[in-house]
Amino acid sequence: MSEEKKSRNFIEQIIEADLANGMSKNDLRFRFPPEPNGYLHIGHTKAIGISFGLGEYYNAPVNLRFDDTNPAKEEQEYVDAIKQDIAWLGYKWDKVLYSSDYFQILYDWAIMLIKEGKAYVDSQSSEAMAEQKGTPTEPGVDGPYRNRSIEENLDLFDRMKNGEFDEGEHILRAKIDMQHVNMLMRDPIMYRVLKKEHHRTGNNWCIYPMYDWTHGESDYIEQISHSLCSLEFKPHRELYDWFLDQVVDPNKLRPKQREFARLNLSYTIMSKRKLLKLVEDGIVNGWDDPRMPTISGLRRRGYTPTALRKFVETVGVAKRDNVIDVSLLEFCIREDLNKIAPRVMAVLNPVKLVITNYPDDKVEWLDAENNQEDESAGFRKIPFSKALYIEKEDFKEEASNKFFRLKLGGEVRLKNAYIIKAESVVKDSNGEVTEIHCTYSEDTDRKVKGTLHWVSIAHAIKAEVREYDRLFMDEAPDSHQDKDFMAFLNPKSLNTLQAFVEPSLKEAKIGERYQFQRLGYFNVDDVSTSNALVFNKTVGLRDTWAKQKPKQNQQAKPQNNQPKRKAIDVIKQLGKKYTNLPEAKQQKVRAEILELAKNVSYDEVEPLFNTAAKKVGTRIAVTLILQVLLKQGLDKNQAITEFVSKAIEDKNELLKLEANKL
RNA sequence: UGGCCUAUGGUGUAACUGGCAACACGUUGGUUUUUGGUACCAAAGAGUCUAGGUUCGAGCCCUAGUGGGCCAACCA
Repeated sequence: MSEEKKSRNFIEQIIEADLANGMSKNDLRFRFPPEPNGYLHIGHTKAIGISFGLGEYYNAPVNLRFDDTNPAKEEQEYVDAIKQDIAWLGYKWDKVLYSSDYFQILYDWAIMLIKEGKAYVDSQSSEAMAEQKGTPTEPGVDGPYRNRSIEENLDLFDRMKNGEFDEGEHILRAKIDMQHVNMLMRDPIMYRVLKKEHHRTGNNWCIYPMYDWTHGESDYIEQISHSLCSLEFKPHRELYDWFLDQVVDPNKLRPKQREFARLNLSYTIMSKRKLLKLVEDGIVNGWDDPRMPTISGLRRRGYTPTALRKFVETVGVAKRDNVIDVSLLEFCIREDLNKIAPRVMAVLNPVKLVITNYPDDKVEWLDAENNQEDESAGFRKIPFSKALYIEKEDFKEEASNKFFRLKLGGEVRLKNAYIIKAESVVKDSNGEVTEIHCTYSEDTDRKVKGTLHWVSIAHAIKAEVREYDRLFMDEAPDSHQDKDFMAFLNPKSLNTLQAFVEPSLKEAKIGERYQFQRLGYFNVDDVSTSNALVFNKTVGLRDTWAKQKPKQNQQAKPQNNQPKRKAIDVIKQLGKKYTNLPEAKQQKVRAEILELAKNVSYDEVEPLFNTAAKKVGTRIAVTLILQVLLKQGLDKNQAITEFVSKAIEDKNELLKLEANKL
């Protein structure tokens, strides 16, 4: 495998190191372990991309494991949705597994731990146990049941399992160390009594294992080589390893947990709990509302698997907290859609345009290219007639010559059709333009500045178009400790329009994606029917005109015509690297510094006399500046003399050399 | 009065493991264009949180500090 030298992220480097240390490639195995308590969101896409991506790269199996140890929150609906989302993204899992598959062996191992004196039944209230647990800065203390006999523990645990106790009466905990610096190691709970029906095991069990006891052991059972999760699980790693120590057969593979930073997207939230609240409060219309950052929401919005995969690949993998700008996501979807989406014409905010010199009853069916990015896409026919709709925004009675669209007396091209000239307008009693009267010319070869999209009124189809804006007004809505994320909701995140689309869209099918020319990318929504078309706006086109517009009104921004950097700063920068450069370049830089030094004052250099001894480069630069300044007639004061004499005694030859010139 | 993680242009990620800080997005110009799209070209923008240290040489190693994050659910 001689790929191009792509830089590898730290997880890939760990795997490469393991392989180099003798791990067989055949032992590589990964897993994606969602809890089926909600829908997957774009943050999960990163986790999915990492584990499944590794699987694809190394041709290693990846299990889809549902971490279903809490029957109170989990449902089959979520299992199905999660499978659908991963499959839609185009990833293939090896096996679908469930933590609940391992309830029996986990139970057997728990008995073993009790017998070894490494687990015990605690019978206190959760409050009492919390109290004994201490805090991050204070150690915990042992509880009264910590030294129960093995026989008693066995008996109690058996009766817990048999349903003899109510929830909260007893729990099983590992016996580790109540004084441990890591709070997770202070006798963590392994089992609790939960008299709830489980979506898969029904009522077979009334004790359920906790996450920590389950996760590592499940990885071990499945022989997962690298168990990758997000950073907040880092403190769990110690416990993960402790539990593994209790059961691992040294002849079998021992899983490794490694953690990466989760994905955050600006202007949205990434917490299942909070997303659930948006759904439950009716802020959005379900988990797949096109404004939701869920995979199903993005799918319904018109995003493609290609774009999402490209996105998480571009975002990279590291260990520092991050907030990724939505503009990157938008770039990814535009990039994909630009290549694959057929172009069509639709008018969202119509104004009537009449071509006065076009015959009343004439209709021409003109050829229109489907996608200039894709030659195989071919052409379609679109009807042209005397009365058209164009966008209100595309006409102004008067405008500067930076306005490339239609204005009175001005000419513009109608896409796929003729060049027209605006002659007059008809207005209503409010002064609103209701009709624009134009003349057309059949000479289409001329160059005109603007091109407008349009539809023929007689042939256009009405369609509902839903435009979406960000759900939150704040860049990081859930990062404020004093304000609830709900306070940042954008009241105008949904805008519904009655639009007119060209007749070729009559047969548009649910999910199909189009570019409405000059407007953006749209797809056919799930609720759309051939009688009542509904489109979602996936994302707008890049719009450099929209960016300019506000500038015209606002007083010219204080353009960041940043002053040229001060000479001294440039010198400092050059100096820093000085000793590091090859000789030829050093000469060049030296000359540069000497030149720049002419614009430096003594007051600017003086503070640099204190530069740390180690920063030889900077001190050389200072020496060079002094050479220039002295030549310009600066008097040698005491500070200079001191600096120079120190420099002459320095062990760095270059510095000595320059200093001696003074 | 703790432990762990982390710190590189506006954002995200790199830097062949110590040798002239790169790529993508974004931004700004320009060329092309029957989409103010796309494509192409170019530019600006960080000297790597601070202070020391090791080294001929540090973004990378060491020490201390500072900032940010995580850790006290019978959640995962």
